[in-house]
Amino acid sequence: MVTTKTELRKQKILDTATKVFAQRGFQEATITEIAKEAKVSEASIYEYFSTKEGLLFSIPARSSRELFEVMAFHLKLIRGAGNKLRAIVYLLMDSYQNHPEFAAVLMLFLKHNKKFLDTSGHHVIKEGVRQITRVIEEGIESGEFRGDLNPYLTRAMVLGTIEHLVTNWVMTGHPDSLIQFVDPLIDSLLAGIEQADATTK
Amino acid sequence: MVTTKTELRKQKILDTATKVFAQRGFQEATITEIAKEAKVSEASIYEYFSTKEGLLFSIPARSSRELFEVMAFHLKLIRGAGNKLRAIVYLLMDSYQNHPEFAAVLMLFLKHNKKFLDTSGHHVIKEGVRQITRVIEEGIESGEFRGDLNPYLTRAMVLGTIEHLVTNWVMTGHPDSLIQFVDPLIDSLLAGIEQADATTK
Amino acid sequence: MVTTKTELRKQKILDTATKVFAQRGFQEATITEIAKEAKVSEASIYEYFSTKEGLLFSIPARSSRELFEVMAFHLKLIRGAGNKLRAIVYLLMDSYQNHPEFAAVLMLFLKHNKKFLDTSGHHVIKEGVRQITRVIEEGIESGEFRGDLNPYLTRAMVLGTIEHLVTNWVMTGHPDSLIQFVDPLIDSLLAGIEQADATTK
Amino acid sequence: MVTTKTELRKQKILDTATKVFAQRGFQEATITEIAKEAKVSEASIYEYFSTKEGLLFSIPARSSRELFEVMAFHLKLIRGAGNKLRAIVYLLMDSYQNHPEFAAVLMLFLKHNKKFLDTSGHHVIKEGVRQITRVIEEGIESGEFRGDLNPYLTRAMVLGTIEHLVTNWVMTGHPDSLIQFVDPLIDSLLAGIEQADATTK
DNA sequence: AATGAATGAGGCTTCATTCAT
DNA sequence: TATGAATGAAGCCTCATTCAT
Repeated sequence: MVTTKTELRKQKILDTATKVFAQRGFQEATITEIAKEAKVSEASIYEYFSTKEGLLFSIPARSSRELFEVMAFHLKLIRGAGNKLRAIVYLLMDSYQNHPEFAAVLMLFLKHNKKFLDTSGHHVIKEGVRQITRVIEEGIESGEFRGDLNPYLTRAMVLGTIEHLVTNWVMTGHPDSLIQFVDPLIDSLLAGIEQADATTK
Repeated sequence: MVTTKTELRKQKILDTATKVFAQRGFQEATITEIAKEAKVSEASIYEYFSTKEGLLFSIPARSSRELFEVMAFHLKLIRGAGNKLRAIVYLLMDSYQNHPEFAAVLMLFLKHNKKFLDTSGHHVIKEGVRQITRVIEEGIESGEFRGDLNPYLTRAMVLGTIEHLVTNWVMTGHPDSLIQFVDPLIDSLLAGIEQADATTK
Repeated sequence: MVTTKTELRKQKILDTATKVFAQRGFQEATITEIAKEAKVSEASIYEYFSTKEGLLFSIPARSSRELFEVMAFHLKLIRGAGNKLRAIVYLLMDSYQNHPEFAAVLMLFLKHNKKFLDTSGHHVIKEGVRQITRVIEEGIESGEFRGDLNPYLTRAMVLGTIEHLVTNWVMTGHPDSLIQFVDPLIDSLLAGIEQADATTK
Repeated sequence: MVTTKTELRKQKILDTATKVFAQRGFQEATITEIAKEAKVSEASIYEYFSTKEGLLFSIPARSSRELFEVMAFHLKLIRGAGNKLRAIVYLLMDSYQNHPEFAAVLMLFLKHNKKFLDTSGHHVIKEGVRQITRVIEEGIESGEFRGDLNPYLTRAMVLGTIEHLVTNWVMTGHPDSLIQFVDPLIDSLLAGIEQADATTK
């Protein structure tokens, strides 16, 4: 992990942008504002990022990659699709909880943005999401999950619920903990998708 | 249902705005464009709506009220929390499927907008969502649903999954049917939240 | 003095306009505002006045004519240019004091407006001002005033001082009486400000 | 007197604005027009001035400060309140005569503008006017002026007359000299307009 | 004679972005 | 590489004014 001076400047800009976007909204935030807060000239921002939107789209790449690397690592250690799913939910919720500004940018300005779909930042996320799909498919194949499950739909349940909870959480100024939802959420999810006669985790 | 000339004009503007916002995005769309498409002067738009954002926020009021009225009507006719939940999911998905542009505006530009929260349009939606909560609480009280369910979390599962599916659907240009997901979705949901020994719906 | 219904409407509009212009400023005031306050439709205002500026320019005609008629009447009764000048100053100040909103419109929006110069309303004022010039010229001819006086300049002193005082008065929300200045003002005008026995300037 | 490039640009804009406002009127003038004439982009104007009205209000600061500095300097050199008053009148009239466009902006668009009162530009003027008051008070104290003079009223006579003359001058396209009025004006102010031996009213 | 509803016309203002240094 | 200064481009919005009723 080489961190040249340049690399540090870039990351400083990204972090500041995350913060400013989260606080003020993407449209409402201005480059001037970000530059001032990051103690960098406006022109410097354009040294690193092609446009304001490009800056926004660059925000998730790094944290997402790191998150999904950790996720991949954990999934290797865990046995059982149910347990893996619990780990996934936990890791995601924990990550959002610890990076509320990043969560806000992701939930409020990136998901729902069609242009983001064609972005390398989105590619990283898609890759990560594939891990979830794979766990679900494994669960179905192994018989741990119901055989008639639609993997896409099941993943939608997992991600949709998380997104809904996190979005509410960031929009209301995150008054209470996200983590508290992990266990009951997993319970409901698994009860719904596991084989009725499964001996369970 | 009195529909004065004025009322018709207003609705025409709302419908056009929905369409233009859905196609071009809120920021990208211009008042000029909407005015031209609605065959109305720009100034006329401002006769009815105070600002471009005000116009956006006025879009859901009517359709949402109608949808939730229909929902309330149906829920009265149906017995059983599980069956009611199926009706809810069906009505929502069916409505989005039949009004893809409205669905797009709602999913991409309204939910996730903090300012929308203070809006009368959002109030209508909040009222409607309360119906869902009530059904879940009824199910828990009647013993049809598991007693340890968290109603907020359960509602988050229902709405989150729907939102996720609909958002994907509008962002990808809605290639296939939404309705197809209703039954498997309800199956998974109910299997997860119903009492294990419930004799079923 | 025929006052048809129409004439009453017109006067109502003029009075309301005077009030609104005085309170909010000419540019800041809107026709809508005046119409609402006068309990008249916007279109009705345009029945009587060609434009917003035309409305403004129509304000002084009547009151000015009345004021200068009174002035002419009084001047006939009074002997001596000095006494006449006192009457003039008194009448003007008294009139402004009793019609502060009219005074505001006159001082803030009419004088200093080049377009107003070509107006019949301004014509009335010009006629009235001529009376003042005539009194000054009479005073010079009769030997009551200094023979080397420049009548234009002298009139400028009288009017300029009054305008300055009234302008200050309307701009500060007219806290105190205008009339108090009449006597000292006349004294200074007639006698000058230096000590009679001063050996020099 | 440091004059950076930026400072020059700013002054260029102010000078152009003065000219354009004087020729076309404040409302009638457009930012586009000023920008074009000053060979500067519209956006550049907003780099230096927050709003069109802010631009207007910024016009008098510098020239007024300079004028009042010169005035203060002269007043120190001159003995006698009467002579000082003559100097004041001369300096003001001379300054307006030499800067007719500035005079127009000041007389037609700034004095009489309530919002201008809260401005730093107006503050400078208020400070300057205080010098005049002081001279009058000195004259009274020293016995050179009548002991019963009201200083505020006397100042109003001086300023009011000047303002009236200058306003007329700018509104009529300044056909003739302003300076010609200085001596007779001062004479009348100091000596009054009645014959010294008049038997009086 | 009176009006409510509709609009034409255009100005101010804002930023993302660039460029000369 | 870094920046302060400059601007191009365009959109929102406001009203005075008109017109059909």
